[in-house]
Amino acid sequence: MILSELLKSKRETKNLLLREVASMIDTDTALISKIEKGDRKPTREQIDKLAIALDIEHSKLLKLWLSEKVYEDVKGEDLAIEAVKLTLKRLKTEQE
Amino acid sequence: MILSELLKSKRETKNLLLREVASMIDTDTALISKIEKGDRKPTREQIDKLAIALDIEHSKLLKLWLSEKVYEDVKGEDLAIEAVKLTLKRLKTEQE
DNA sequence: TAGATTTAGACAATAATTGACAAGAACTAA
DNA sequence: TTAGTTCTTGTCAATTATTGTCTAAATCTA
Repeated sequence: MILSELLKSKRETKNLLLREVASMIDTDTALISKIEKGDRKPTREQIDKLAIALDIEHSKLLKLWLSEKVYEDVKGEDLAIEAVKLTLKRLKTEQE
Repeated sequence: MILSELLKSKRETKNLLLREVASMIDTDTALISKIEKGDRKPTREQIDKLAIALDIEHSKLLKLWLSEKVYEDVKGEDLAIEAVKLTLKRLKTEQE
């Protein structure tokens, strides 16, 4: 599940209007709409607030958000998978 | 091996001066110096030119470059590894 | 249709990145 | 040492990307 889809489905499950979520995030409906359509990426602060507003596990949302940042960096590249694997190796190494 | 290190060691192996590499990349020595110290990230175009100038396999350099972009996105995050793994899964899935 | 919700477009404000310059630091050779 | 060369650092304007907000149009609902 993609971030935007999760946000939209969660909002609908909770029967919230864009305007209600927007006010909790301190922005307007247009921005929330765009986020739900994937036209805009939420900022990290917005992720924090969205997790609360929509009652989503924060780490789940943050992971999705980070993952999509990564995805945007490499999508369409022939070397995408290899590059990501390399990063993973690096992260694992420095974890020790 | 990190991108900046590779670039510097390759240049030294080939006994090139910063000014020589700089001219091949169409920039000045300051920028090359910063790139070799990791203070600046090369642009994609610069990666292309650096591969030629330093006689490095282009895909190797590009992979490192992409990998470091990814790394910058997630470094320091508790969820870094998990997020990258998730991206990898997504990339593999859409590859099919 | 009227009223509400959602979406799309545009644009200024803000932030991030880049290239370039100049001056200083480090090194080398005589 | 000193002169000449190479490398590094700091700064800053220019470019580019991102963000928030406004307005109006589209879509939905009763």
